[in-house]
Amino acid sequence: MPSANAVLKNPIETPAEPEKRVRNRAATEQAILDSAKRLLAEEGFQNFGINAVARGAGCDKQLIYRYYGGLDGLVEAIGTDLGSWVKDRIPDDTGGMFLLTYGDLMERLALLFLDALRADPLMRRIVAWEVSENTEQVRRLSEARSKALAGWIDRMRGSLTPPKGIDAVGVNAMIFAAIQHLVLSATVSGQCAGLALKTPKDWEKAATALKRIVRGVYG
Amino acid sequence: MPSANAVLKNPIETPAEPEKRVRNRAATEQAILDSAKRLLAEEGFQNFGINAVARGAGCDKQLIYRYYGGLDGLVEAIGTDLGSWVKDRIPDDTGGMFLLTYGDLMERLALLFLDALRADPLMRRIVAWEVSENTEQVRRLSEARSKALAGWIDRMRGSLTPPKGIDAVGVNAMIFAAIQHLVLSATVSGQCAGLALKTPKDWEKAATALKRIVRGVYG
DNA sequence: CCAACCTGTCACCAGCCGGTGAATAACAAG
DNA sequence: CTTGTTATTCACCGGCTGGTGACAGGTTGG
Repeated sequence: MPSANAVLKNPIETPAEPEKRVRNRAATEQAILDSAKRLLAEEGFQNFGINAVARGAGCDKQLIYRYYGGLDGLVEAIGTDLGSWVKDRIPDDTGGMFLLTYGDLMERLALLFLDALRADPLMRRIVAWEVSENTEQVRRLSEARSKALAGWIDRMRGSLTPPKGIDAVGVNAMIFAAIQHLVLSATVSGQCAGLALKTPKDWEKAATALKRIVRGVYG
Repeated sequence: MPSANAVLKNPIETPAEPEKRVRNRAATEQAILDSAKRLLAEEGFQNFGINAVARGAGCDKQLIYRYYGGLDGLVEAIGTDLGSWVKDRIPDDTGGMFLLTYGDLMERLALLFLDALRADPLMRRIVAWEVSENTEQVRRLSEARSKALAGWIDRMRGSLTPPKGIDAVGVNAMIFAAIQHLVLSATVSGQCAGLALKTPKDWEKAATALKRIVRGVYG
């Protein structure tokens, strides 16, 4: 029965034209990286795996091992991108405002960060990942993210210094923590601790509350 | 070869005494529920599944289907427990303090919640789960949690009302969001946005910052 | 004693996962 | 045309997952 094999190989009908995939390593690497970012942003870290990334990139998973040394390397590559990612998404200037006081600065930083996080699914997923798992993968990603963020804040800070007698590190950690959890919770459930977060108006109220908190501390 | 079967059934040696498992449905149900809570608290929601729970409970997974109707029902049972869970872990009284102002109240609530969350791995995992996934399971769990929490706050509030002109819902959402993210981040990485959160002294600083924020808004 | 019921166990399924060794197809140089 | 290199795919493995049907073993009631 030599014909049986042939049937398995190609079941008559249209020759199927296997898409004439070009041989281009750089493009493939990019496709893999894009697939990984897209998958992570859209589906979250739960179903994030070698097989899914390969499927999304339309190539064999073997290539991920070859080009990135496995999922870990791929995640690291995502982390490397994160620096520029932040720079692209959050304005680096003062937006034409004069930031006279530390309070002015922190209010602006808080609002910018809030909007940036709301607009960036990938970053949100990474933040959620960070508080859910403690693997080497996540730790590296987390480090890259916090570094990028710290750099941004430092660039914006200029020569402004916090008021004396206030533990700015502690207070700012609280403020950024609040923003992150607020946005994550809103993304998942449309609300946070009883505060609705769906309409633009809802978000205005949140922004107002945020400003109130910043100003309450820094004046 | 009828002996081969017998060998597979019992390889001679000690009769092994299969532990004389008692037949007690109530106890088994409890064992399953305990296993589920323990597993969720210790391992997180990532590896939380029927097989793992059954292994932890030392029984067959079939019983989880029988008694709880599957994982969903089991999660729901955890949620049902959550009300009493909260009551057991967070003091319901004022701790002998007189809460004169709304600011007094919120400061106390914030600090109590911070400590309670720090001390409760299960609750932390649930919070992390809430911001990571949006399935029916998690939604129900989340609802149970927020209800228990809202009830607690309401009991503590008594007749105190927030100052006029302040959106207490918004501000409080921020405060509780900050606490939750701070504790989650600390649990995973020992820090949050550059603020170290390991030693008791670190946590004192965090508490001070938290108080400063609350007082900044509510006086 | 037998029958019905309840608790618990076991064996098995299909499906997906991460991971690996070998084959294949396109291209470049000789 | 041949040879070698590189990009890409394929076939397969063991292991784990959720899910189900059949069966064994006590317990109860007639």
